[in-house]
Amino acid sequence: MKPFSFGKNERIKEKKLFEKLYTSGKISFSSNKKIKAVYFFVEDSNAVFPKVAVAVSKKAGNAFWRNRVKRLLREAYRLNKLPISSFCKEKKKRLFIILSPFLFNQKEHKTIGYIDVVPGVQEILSAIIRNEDK
RNA sequence: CGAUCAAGUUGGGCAAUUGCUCUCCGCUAUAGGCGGGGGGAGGAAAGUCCGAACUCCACAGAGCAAAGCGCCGGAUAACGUCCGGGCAUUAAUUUAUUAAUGACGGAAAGUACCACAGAAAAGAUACCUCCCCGGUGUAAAUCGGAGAAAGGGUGAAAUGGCAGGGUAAGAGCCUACCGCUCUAAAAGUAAUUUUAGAGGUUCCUUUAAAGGAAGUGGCGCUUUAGCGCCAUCAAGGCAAACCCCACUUGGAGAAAGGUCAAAUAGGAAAGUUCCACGCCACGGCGUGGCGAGGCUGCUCGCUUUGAUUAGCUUUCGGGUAGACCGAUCGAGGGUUGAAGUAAUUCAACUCCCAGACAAAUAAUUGCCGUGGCGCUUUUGGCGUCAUUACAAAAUUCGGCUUAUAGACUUGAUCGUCUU
RNA sequence: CGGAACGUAGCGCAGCCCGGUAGCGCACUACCUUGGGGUGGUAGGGGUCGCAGGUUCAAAUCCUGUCGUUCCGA
Repeated sequence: MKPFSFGKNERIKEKKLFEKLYTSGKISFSSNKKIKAVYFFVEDSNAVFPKVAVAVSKKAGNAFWRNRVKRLLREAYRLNKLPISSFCKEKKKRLFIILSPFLFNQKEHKTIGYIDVVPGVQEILSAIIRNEDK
């Protein structure tokens, strides 16, 4: 596995998994309330890498803006996933995450860049590790 | 030269690293794996407003309903689109041209509506007024009768306009010009245009957009004179009110539709009910072996039992999850030539150019280009800042509509400077 | 991807079909009633009818375009 890849088997694609996450997952926010994450852990010694999805509400903006947010969130995860994947490897757990923007829409942030997103994602990923480690 | 507005064109390029997606080749050997080559958003991909392709369902034929469309001709697979022509409106000036815009058939087929004001809002009218006759009165005026609708007034709109004649006052009552209708000829495929000709009378009846008589004009018959037929100027607006006429349209949509098909439940069919042999009235019965249970510490032995509105096995059909197809080579793009005023069409050569499905085009950086500002300042060079708008395929095409930074082109308006 | 409805006063709605006056309830303001408040009564203010264009003498109403909101279909 390459260190910065983000292929199809690292994403959540099954509808049932989404339902399970939204009904029984834990929720955490970044400190500026811009980004929300829904996640839970499963004991599994075979598949060690986490699975991630990105979801944007239809009310946040138009199609162009939503696509842009999804790409930036994916990029942020891709470049910052090393600590969390190694954590999963140690604990022999499988992690599922859904990343979403929260209190973050097109009207207030018409043009957004990579820098607007990265700190929130880093913060959330480290928070997930901290909470599970306790 | 600058600013603003409107319309149109364009919607930066090359490279590196890390990633994503499709595809081809190779390796591993079947998994969303590894390596290499190649492709990878737009002018609107948007809104989903029209028209088609494609798919399934329905369908003898005709009509009605409903919806849409509407000057004429052409283009097209088709269109509410495009091109050309006509007409109308508006603007500008050159006053007959240019530009822009136009849901641009029918209001003498019928029904409805037209607030307020006004006599009257559409077959019937008369407030002020004009005029004549008669009565009263010195007169002003007023009453009764008859005529008129020119002028005033109301209104968005008042029953063709305008000028002259005419008259008691008026009136297409008469005349000229304009308008309108009809007929004929010419130009044009047609819409339409041009030219020529004709058409404005009086009276009567009557719940009345009618009818009759006379007159005038034309045509035909015929015998000078008559007979017959046709015409003899109003029709307010509104059809983006109902409607009439002409034309078009079967319905649903890729969540269309097709192929393969797990598990569970249910449906249909066949086989089987521990095995072998024998008997049989075909339901079973007997003997031996086999499995399971019981008696027992174990073996032998004895004994019970081997399920029938059911179970098991196999097959079939429908079909869910899921997978695959539909799916990207097409009314396709580019270049050149030909036809046509043009939309567009034809021919030759050439190219292959996204195909996902919780949904791929991203992040970071460099150079060039472009634009602004400053310095230097003839071409130019240097520094610095920005590289930004709108907005991302989802079956595919043809249009329409709307959104758009900067640059470029054209036009209009305003301002400044020079001549 | 396909389909439907709604935008009118601070809030909730009527008026639109069939065009001429924008109205109702709550809220708001003033006054009366009360010793004061509430209740009750009287009077009043407040609306570019989402936006733009068109038809018409006249548009919230008819037509076209556009913006926004909400809902439905696996």
